[in-house]
Parts: sequence; structure tokens; C-alpha cells
Amino acid sequence: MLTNRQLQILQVIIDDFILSAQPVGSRQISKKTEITFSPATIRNEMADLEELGFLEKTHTSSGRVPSEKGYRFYVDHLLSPQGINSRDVQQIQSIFNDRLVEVEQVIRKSANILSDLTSYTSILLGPDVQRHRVKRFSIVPLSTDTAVAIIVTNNGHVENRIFSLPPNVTASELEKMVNILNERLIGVPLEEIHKKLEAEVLAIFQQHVQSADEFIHSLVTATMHNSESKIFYGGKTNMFNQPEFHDLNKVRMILDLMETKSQVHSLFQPNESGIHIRIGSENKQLGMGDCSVITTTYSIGEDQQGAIAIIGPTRMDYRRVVALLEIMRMDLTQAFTKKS
Amino acid sequence: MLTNRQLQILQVIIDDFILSAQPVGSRQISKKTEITFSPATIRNEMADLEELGFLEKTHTSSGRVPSEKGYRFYVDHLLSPQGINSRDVQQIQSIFNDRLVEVEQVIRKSANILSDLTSYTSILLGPDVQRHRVKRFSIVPLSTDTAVAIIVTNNGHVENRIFSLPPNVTASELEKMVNILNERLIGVPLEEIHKKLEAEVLAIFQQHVQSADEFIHSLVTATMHNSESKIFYGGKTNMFNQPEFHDLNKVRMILDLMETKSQVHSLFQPNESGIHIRIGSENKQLGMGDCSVITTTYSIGEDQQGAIAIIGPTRMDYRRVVALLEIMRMDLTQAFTKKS
DNA sequence: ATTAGCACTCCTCTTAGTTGAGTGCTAACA
DNA sequence: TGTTAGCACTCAACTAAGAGGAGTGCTAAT
Repeated sequence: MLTNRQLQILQVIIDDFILSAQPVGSRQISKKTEITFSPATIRNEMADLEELGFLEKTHTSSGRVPSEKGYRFYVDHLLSPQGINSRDVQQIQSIFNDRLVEVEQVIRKSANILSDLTSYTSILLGPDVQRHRVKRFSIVPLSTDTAVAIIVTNNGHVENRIFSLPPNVTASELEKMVNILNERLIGVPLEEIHKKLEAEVLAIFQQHVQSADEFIHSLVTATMHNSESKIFYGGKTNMFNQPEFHDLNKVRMILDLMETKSQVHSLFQPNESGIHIRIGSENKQLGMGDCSVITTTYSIGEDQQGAIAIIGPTRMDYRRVVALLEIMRMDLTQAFTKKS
Repeated sequence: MLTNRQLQILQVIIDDFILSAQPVGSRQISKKTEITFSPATIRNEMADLEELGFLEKTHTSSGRVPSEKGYRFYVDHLLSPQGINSRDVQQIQSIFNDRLVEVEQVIRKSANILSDLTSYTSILLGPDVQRHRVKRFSIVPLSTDTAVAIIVTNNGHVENRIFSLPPNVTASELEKMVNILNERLIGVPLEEIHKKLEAEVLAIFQQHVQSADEFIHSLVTATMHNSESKIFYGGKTNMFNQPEFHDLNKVRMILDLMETKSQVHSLFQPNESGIHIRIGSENKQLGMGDCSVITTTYSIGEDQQGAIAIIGPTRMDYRRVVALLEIMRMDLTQAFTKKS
């Protein structure tokens, strides 16, 4: 167990390092007003903290730098909630000033504001389209053998996909099919459409139209690989400001990661609420060893969730980011549930 | 006017520099098999070429490096067309192997292959949606005061926008209006919809429904700010490989530029066909002073165009890129006009 | 007109020395 | 016994000087 003095010193060191990005020495610490003991004492304590694994040295005669374990302890035990500057709060509120109707717009703006306020990179996940429910299904023929299927969801999201039409489908048949589809699919979540098509709709189609098999098959392939939730970025190049990312290779790795949808999705905790922090090597993605990721979720309507991630160096201003995410999460949730 | 020997030397220097990124000296040139004269002679010629502005030195006793004027001369007069490796051609053809129905998919894949083959960054512009023509217009109400307007175009593209519904619009009124809209708008290019709405449709609406004004107004604002042509990127971080971009700030500028739609659009020549090359400071965009941009266009259907840009260092392999773009442009044009 | 030879330039790399921030340890002190 | 002053030691960062080498420009010979 750490003594109070050790806790205090650890806190001061991490707070200082987060600001300066420089190894912090005993003399520097002793100058802080809240520190009443001498550099020598501090050196002894630091040696102990290092032995316990909370601090590291970059070389034998350098100041101390927090280790991952140090950061972990810091965020778990030393992170007193921070009040946020009212100017910042105002800026967040400004997202909702101009009555943006579309969810996308709000999220896009949120991403930018978050990256501005943190000076890190933000990634926001929009609502999980797979869980939207069908509001209307329509089919618009384009040529003799192709048509576009359009699904409007309860949230006003529109999915569309071109698919190939079996030969010799008449207009009246098509109309009939669209009617059946609407009867059967309204209220069904997108992720279940293809099951529903095969389980129920196929049988009905077979009674009414020719080439039902092919038709359903076409529709199933068209609706199967439906889009995942959309990804919005803010401040993609903000990490260039951080001294720890002055290395081109690191930056490249992270930028490449952000171009890959599956990798981006892997940054988020599956469905858990609250704020999650992953520090350094706790991130398993290639090239994220020097990053910390703070994630949280927000609600959209009744049963849908979006997610927020902030990516920064391990030397991230955890306190500030956590506070900002807390506000953002609440504001977004409020904005999106009030409405629908 | 340059002598033949000067032309030959200029060509060799640029070809060599494009490959090596190192200033090239007289001895190095004299070793090439096609060069029959001595280093001293070459030095004299180089001094002349420098005086004429085609070459530069990085310092008094360094080898020569092409100047922008040198590159310009090179691409204008020394760029013999290059046959492309059959393996590369094959890879380009592979885009069209698997019958991708959707234009977007083809373009996305093209962007990736282009950046792979060139090892530069590629940007592709999809068709100019504004010039698509309305195939079907429909409106799906979401709540009492909002609805989503959906426009399917002749190419199977789907535009949709949420707009606010005037109070007290009945379902039958809505149906009536959609019918009128379809009668009047089918075949109209998206860019002209709002004009048409105000000029023709408004008058008709006024005869049939209440609150026609508001309704049209809502629709106009919804269709006014329609999406520009979609942008597809390939190899965004490829520039990290180029030694001239080992400077974080340069890279950052370019990456930031690529995040800004208007900036990206400014990279493209307005509508001119053929292949265009802008070298170094011929690019007016901030941070593009060390880049060259090669652009061209391809056709989609009868009257629509997409565009391709390759961004690399001024020390770009112009010959190869031009040859690749030529092929790509033709293949895309062919693929997209055959179909529709 | 071409080229060999040579002095000169200037980048790059290495080595050595200096400085300064910071540590660990010992001994003195309250 | 916990705290602190003092001091020797370490090591990164900076500076200066020198060696090596690639390349040039000029002159004179071919």
C-alpha cells in the first residue's frame, strides 16, 4: 500500500509530465507549493515508486516518467473529477444551437468540437444502422435487369442497394412483391431482414410470382452486407502536435489503422456503458502501443447506441478528456432521445 | 534552343533523380551506357543547363537536381510514352473481373489499385451527382412534422434528405403531391430541381393543397445543398515513403488538405479532358508546393464525368503515372458506358 | 571541341570535450 | 527514526575540430 506522501508525489509527477512531456526531477517537484519536503526525501520516495513499478527512468540519471502501471493507478485512484471551463461547455452546447435535424450532422460537428477541445483525435460511431427498423421498403427498377432497393428506417435513415432483377418480372408483379415486403418487413430490424426474407417472405412469394427464388436470393445478397455504423473523425492530424508522435512511422501506423473500418470498430468496447480507458499496450491494435484510448457510448432514441473514442498519447490529459466525454455523452443522449 | 546532347543529359539527370532522389553528379552520368562523353564535358553542359534554369544545385559542390522548369520541360518534351508492364495491366483489369454492379465499388477499388501501382496517393471523384436525372421522387413521413425525401436517379443513385413537414398535411395530400412531383420532376437534373420546384410545381401545388408555400420551401432547402460528387482516396499515407516527405509539417499540410472537400475539388481541372500535370508551385494550394498533381477525367454514361488525381512529390515518376492514368481512364470509361 | 588534372567547396561523419540536470548514497541533524 | 544537506557519479545534449569524400569549376593539354 502506498503512503499518502507517495500518492501525492505520484500525482504531482503524472500531472506535471502530462503537461510538460519532460521527465520530472526531484528539485522540480519540491518547488510546487503543495510539496513541503526536500528534494532528497522526494528522491527516496521516487526510488520506492520506481521499485513498485509506477515510475520509470529514461536513462540512469534522468528524471522520472510514469509507467503504464503508473497511469493505470492514476486513472483508477487519483482521478478526481474536474470541473470544465464554462467556455468549453458553451462550445459543446453550440452543437445543438442551430437545430440540426439530421443525426449525422450533429455527430459530425461533435467530432470536430471534441478534437478541438482535447487537441487529440476523436472518432464517433453513429447509430448502429443494423438495429434500425424498417419503415418502408420500396423498389425502383432501373433497367430490365437491375433495380434499386430502398429501405427507409424509423429514424429516417435510408439504405439503398442496387440488385439484379430476374428476367421477365412484370411491373405488376413487382408492385405485388413490394406490397408483400412492406407488409412483412415493417418494424423488422435491418440485421434480421435476410432471415425474415428467407423464412417468411419466400414462401409467400412462391404463391404469387414466378422466379421468387431468384428474386429473394438477389434481395438477400443485397441486404446481407449492410453498412455498419458510419464513422466520423475529428482532428485526424492532431497527433502531429504531440511530441511523442514526431516519429513518422508511429503516425503512419495510426493513420493507417484509422482507414480500416474493422480496426476502428475494434477500438470500441462492446456495448458496455460508462467511460473506458485503455492505456498503452492495453490496446492490442498494431501501432497503438504508445496511445491511450478513452471510449464511451451515448444513446440514440430508445434502444440504439453510438460510441465515442478519443485517441491520444499515453501521456494524455485523462482528467480533462474524461470530463469532456462525460458532458458530451450526456448532451448527445439528451438531444437524441428528446427528439424521437 | 537546346542541343541534342543537352536534351540527352537533362533526360538522364531527371530519370536518375526520379529513381534515386539524390543529386546526380557528372561521373555518375558518364557511367550510363548511352552516354559517350566524359564527366568534364558533362560538367560544362550541366553548367549551361543550370544557367538556363533547368537544373539546380543544393549547395556549391553538390550534384544537380531538376528545377521546376526542368520538370516542366521534361513532361512537355521528353516524356516518351511508356509501355506498361503486363502484370500491372492485369491488375487494373482485375477491377472489372468480379462484375461489381455499383459504380462506387468500382471507383473505390480503382483508387486502391492506382495508389498501389504508383505508390503515390490517388483521389478519385465519382460521377457528378448534380447532373443525374430524377427517376423517381418519393416522400416517407417519419413523424407528424418530419419526413424524408428520396430521389432515385437514372443511374441508380439515391439521394435522401430529412425535411420538416408543415403542420396538418394529410396523407392523401401528401400522396397527391408526390404524384405531382413525379410528373413534373422526372428527367430533371438534380441541380435544377429547386428551380423547377419554384417555377412550376409551386403554382400547381397551390391549386391542390394547403400550405403549398411552406412545403415547397422545405423541399427547396432540402434539395438545394445537395451532395457534391463523392471523393475516394487510395494510399493516403503512401507519401510517408517518399524521402521528401520525411518532414512532419509537409505531410500534415497535405493530409489536412485532403480532409477538406473544397480543397480537394480545387485540385481538379474544370472539365478539360486529357491528362494534366501541375508541378510544384503551379499548385496554388497551401502546402502543395513540393507536390505534383496529375489529373484526368473519365466518362460515366453519356454526359457525366468522373475525375482522377495522383498526388506525389515533384520528383514523381511522370512517365509511369501518365501511362497508368491513360489505361485507367480508358478502362473506366469503357466499363461505365458499356453498361448504362 | 573534348578531356585529364587539380585546387577548392561544402556536406557528412566521427571524435573529444564541456555543460547541466538529475540520481544515489552517506553522513549529519532534529 | 525520519528528514535533509552534501557530494560523487551518470548520461544526454550540445559544441568544436578534424578527416573523408563527392562533386564542381577552371586551366591546360590533346
